Amino acid sequence: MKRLNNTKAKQSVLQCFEETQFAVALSELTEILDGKMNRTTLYRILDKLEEIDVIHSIQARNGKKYFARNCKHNGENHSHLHFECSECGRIKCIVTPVNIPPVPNYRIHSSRILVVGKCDLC
Amino acid sequence: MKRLNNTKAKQSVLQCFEETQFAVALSELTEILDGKMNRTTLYRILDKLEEIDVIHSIQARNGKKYFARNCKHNGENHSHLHFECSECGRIKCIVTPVNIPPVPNYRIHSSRILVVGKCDLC
DNA sequence: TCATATAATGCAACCACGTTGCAAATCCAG
DNA sequence: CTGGATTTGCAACGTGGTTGCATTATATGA
Repeated sequence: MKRLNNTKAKQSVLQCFEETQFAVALSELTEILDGKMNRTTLYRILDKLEEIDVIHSIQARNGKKYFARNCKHNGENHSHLHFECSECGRIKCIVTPVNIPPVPNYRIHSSRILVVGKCDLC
Repeated sequence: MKRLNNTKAKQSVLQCFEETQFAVALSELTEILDGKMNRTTLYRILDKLEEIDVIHSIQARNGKKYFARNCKHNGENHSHLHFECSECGRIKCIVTPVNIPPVPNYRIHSSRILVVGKCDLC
């Protein structure tokens, strides 16, 4: 049967999300974890954590990938959006209901929303 | 002063958008234009066309970049969203009003919406 | 028409991100 | 403890993207 070990490497990755309320850039992760693990391992762990819904990923406008822990109240499809501050570049999850208009002839399963603007700190 | 020449290379790139109602993947562009121009040139042309609002780019869920011509009725900020079909993978612009809820303490300038589902052809 | 400044292109080199195959290490259950 | 599954490291490769520099093309004024 399939096992899923809770290794030191996974712990190290998860720790990176503890100290911030913002999404963490891949470049930050590679920098923080440099020396602690191989980059292939990092990619594999990120994939797995996303697969089992512990984290999710966001693409900023510039195409850079960010990661954030999922909400605790994980009744899944928590309607939420991502806010990217054009001043400081930080990205944050905002839990709020979003109303996507129906599109004729198209069946909608999910949506990804990136909102750009100015955050409360800037 | 700054000039903007309308070269053969730009024409070739723009032609790639003529025959389809869908967004065109970067990989398609490089394939179609292979031999016609250097890839550096392609990237520069795409940048420029986006800069002068002739095209815009979209990131699919897998991070791949797609490009699409802008609407004719270019009164700018045409409220629209992008639809990605999870069956065929094609991406299409949908012109429709979208209502983004206000976020307390955040000033919203623009938004990018990727909707995933099943398209009319699938 | 011609010269010249500016824009466009090609090319080589480089970087970040991501994947794959394989070998070595680690871990867990019986 | 030991065998089998999981995890990790490493090397190699591929795509996407950028930069500096040399070359070519183009528009415009003389």
